[in-house]
Amino acid sequence: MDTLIPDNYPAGTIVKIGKKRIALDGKEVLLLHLLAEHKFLSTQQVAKFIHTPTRLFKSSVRNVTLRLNKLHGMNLIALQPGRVGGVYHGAEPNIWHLAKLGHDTLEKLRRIETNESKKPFKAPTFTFAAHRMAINDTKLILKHIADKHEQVQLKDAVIEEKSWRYYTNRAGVATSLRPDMYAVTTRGQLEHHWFIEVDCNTEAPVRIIAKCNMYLDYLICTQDSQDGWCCGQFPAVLWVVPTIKRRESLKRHIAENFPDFAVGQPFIVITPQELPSLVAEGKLGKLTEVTYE
DNA sequence: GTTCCGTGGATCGTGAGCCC
DNA sequence: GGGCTCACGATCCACGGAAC
Repeated sequence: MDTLIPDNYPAGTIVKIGKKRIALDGKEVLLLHLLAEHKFLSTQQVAKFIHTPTRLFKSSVRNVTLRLNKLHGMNLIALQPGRVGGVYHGAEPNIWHLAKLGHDTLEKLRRIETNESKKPFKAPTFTFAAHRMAINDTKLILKHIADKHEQVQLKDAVIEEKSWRYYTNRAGVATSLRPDMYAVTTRGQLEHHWFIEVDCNTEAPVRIIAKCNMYLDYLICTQDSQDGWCCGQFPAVLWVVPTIKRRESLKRHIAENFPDFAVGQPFIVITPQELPSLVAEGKLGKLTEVTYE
């Protein structure tokens, strides 16, 4: 299930897990799917996925808070431990993830729909939770841009395994390209394909450059003489970085290592505040605060 | 009439930052 | 070091409107 929220929520359902009888309405099933796909979500992030511009965001937050607490009480979801109190200003947000019972419930529903065998439950590891949440935030910004701008549509936004590409590299070795996210947006008649890497200022520049080389390798190896680059469209490789300082650093390293490429072709380095103007207007460098009120 | 949902306002719990 | 203020997210309560 993709989290570009469908107009028709999944239907409510009753699932039996062992001796437990679990009754869920459509929105609660949707919340479980959201957490299954995104692994870690704060209450605010869940609200942003559910939020529509026709209501107040504060109301969306209250709504999902009630439902998340209900699911928590049913042991379907769990909170990341040790999050009470924060290292920044004020209390840190609740970080939710799917519990084993929630996983089993979704698996049961999936088996009913597809007859596929059950996937085992993997307990979440919190090592990469911050990076995962940053990826989720980027996806939310794309959703928000599409909500705010009539001329923009978010046609696709997939993360993790769904965004990975398998190909044969220039050395003839079968390999894979693993972006953080792959998205397709449209602006009027224009369609844009994005490979997105969300940077948390934790990777050494040399690793960024190595990743850029992988993208070049992939683009060259998948170039089709009739269709052009992969997907028939020239994709941009978007590095979303947390600060302007980091942006300038990565841009400098990329320019030094790939002097033959013009700025933004195919590597673009931006902060999240620049994403709206890039996607909605095709402009680089314009800062826009993403607000939900 | 009852229930559900959205809303506004107030309050609580927490750590960071500032000042003495 | 201790107290105070501030910022922030979460939560509670009451109210009104729509749907059943």
